[in-house]
Amino acid sequence: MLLTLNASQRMAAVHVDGPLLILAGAGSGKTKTITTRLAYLISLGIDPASILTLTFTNKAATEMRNRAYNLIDEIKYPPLLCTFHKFGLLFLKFHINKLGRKNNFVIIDNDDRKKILKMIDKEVTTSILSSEISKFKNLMMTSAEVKQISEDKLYAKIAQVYDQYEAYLLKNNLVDFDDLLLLTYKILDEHKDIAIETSKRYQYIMVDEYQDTNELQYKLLKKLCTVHNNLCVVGDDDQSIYGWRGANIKNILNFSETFEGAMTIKLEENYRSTSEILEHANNLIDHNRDRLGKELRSVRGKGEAVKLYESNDENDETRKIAEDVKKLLMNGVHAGEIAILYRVNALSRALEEGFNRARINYKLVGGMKFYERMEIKDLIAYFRVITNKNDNFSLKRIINKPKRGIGPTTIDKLEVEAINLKKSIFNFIEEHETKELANFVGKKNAMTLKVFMASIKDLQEILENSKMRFIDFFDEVFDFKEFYQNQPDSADRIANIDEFYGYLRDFFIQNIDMNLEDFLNEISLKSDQDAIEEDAISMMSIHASKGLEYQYVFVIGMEEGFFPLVAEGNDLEEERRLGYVAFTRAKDRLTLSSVHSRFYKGRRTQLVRSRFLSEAGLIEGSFSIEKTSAFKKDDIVKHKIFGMGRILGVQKAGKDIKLHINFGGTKRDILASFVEKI
DNA sequence: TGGGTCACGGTTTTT
DNA sequence: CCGTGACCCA
Repeated sequence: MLLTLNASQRMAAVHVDGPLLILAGAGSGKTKTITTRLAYLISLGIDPASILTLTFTNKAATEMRNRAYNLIDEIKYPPLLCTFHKFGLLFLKFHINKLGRKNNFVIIDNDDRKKILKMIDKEVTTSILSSEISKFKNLMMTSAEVKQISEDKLYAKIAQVYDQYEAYLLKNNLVDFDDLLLLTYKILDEHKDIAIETSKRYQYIMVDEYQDTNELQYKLLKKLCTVHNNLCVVGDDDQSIYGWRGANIKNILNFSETFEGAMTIKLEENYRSTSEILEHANNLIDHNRDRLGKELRSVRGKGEAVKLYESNDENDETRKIAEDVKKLLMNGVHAGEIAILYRVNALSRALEEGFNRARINYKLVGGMKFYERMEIKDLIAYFRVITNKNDNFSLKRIINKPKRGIGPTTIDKLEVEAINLKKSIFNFIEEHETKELANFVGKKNAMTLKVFMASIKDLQEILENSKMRFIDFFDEVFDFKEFYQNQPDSADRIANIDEFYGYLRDFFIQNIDMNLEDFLNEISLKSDQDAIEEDAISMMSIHASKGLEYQYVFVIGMEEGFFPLVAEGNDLEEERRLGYVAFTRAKDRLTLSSVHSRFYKGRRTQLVRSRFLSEAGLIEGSFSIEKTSAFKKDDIVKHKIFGMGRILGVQKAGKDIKLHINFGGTKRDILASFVEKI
């Protein structure tokens, strides 16, 4: 199995003990190397159960598992290969009692978290609260610590909401995604014996996409390495594009210092792209300061030159690309080998319209995930209530869905009374006669609630007798599909519901001894339906394209203000890494497209070509303020009110560009976005 | 309770 | 331009 590896890949694969950093450039056979290493360790007689491989996404975990299992003979206890979060979940199912909590906790997603935050506080924007709290959790800061570090009023407020939020989670035995890692770390930190035991259990640890790890994940890995130093990480500092979400590029940059005696192996041979493409990608990334330094070499030969498109506007741009795509398809190119990438999702709109007009089949990657859809979350909430009487959170979501006339006032009353009696809402309704309930919520509501309760209990009984009958009964009892029939997008939603029912049915068939609760656990960390392979070209953000490859790649929006979207400091370096990721997705042909103007946020903006084109050595020139603005001295411009004028000077004004303009004798300072070039 | 209107703000996204 | 959230009225 080592025979198919090149020298550096093989060196990495046969490294057994001690810390190892594999710096794997784009397309350098990263997955092949670590799956081979996994198989190699097993071939040495190392217990597979003592090898742990961690990834960020389910997709990566699945792919790696498939490839690794191809290399190893059937074994009884396969090595654990999962996402960080799944690992946390497995750990907490065993150990959360150390924090005085029960292991029937419910995992909430971002949406749920926002709902809770909204309930706690309505003044501060929930998305800010959500991301700040997540940031603090990943920095392992408690609300008290947040309060301390800043005098800022907003932060005092955030700290207070954070505090209440944590209390709410605890009270309802909820766990958010961050908790899966944070609580795991906490337990390992507070209980040395468990840390040692866990570290002993996983003697060999591998981490994929190490450049994307955050502070908490780093600390967690340190704990897992308590009794050994066998940590092998794979990553590419040049592909770190998640800094904005807490990824700490220093983790990979400083790996050799933090893990003493670490060996570094660079994989610089690229099997994916032609040297034409790689050369320009290398040129571009060379402009970054914070990097370990590596240079990809193509083994494929020169290939086609990188193509540049310059268009007047987005419609023009779309037309050119659509034409190219049509030609490729006519020449027999597989649609799955073509992708169009952009920095900002909003740019897909013009593309979609154009491709619809040109009747080219496409798929939009990213966007609303299956399990985030309202109807699916409703179903999950129902199932959670059916399996767990204590899940107030889910109960509140579905108690009036389909509408039963139970409004927020009634729900509030119920909750207050239930809390008073230290009971869940479900138990409260269950244990009181209709008459008693009526004292709190009125006769009509009391009856409705009793009927609802009885239906849930019926379903619990049916579930115990026949899992297969349960699904049909469920929909019948609650008229669930019927409810969505009268809502907007009904066809889509019903199709989703059917798919979900089908998925559950399939789960029951495949796993005869598992129940509904197991199913809920299984899907709690899944975000996307395993991509249905469609024969269509792909459109997606550059972020979404990481890890993928296509023969033909188009990158649109190569303009200042779109790509790079931000043009300063560390952020610019991350933009450049994004550029590097985008370019290196292409195997055979890379086409970069820019426009003179784009319609965005309700107005048309004049644009200049991206500096990345010159940095990559594709066009002449360097960067100056005049170049970022599309306007220069002596240009004639038109203003809606002031009419025609001549530019006397160009100046930077924060994010915008200020122009000094002479309108027939009257000189004015106008922001560039308010005038048009003639 | 729900529908209708208005103001506002608008990278990137996985678990 | 277009989606979301707040607010008001029937």
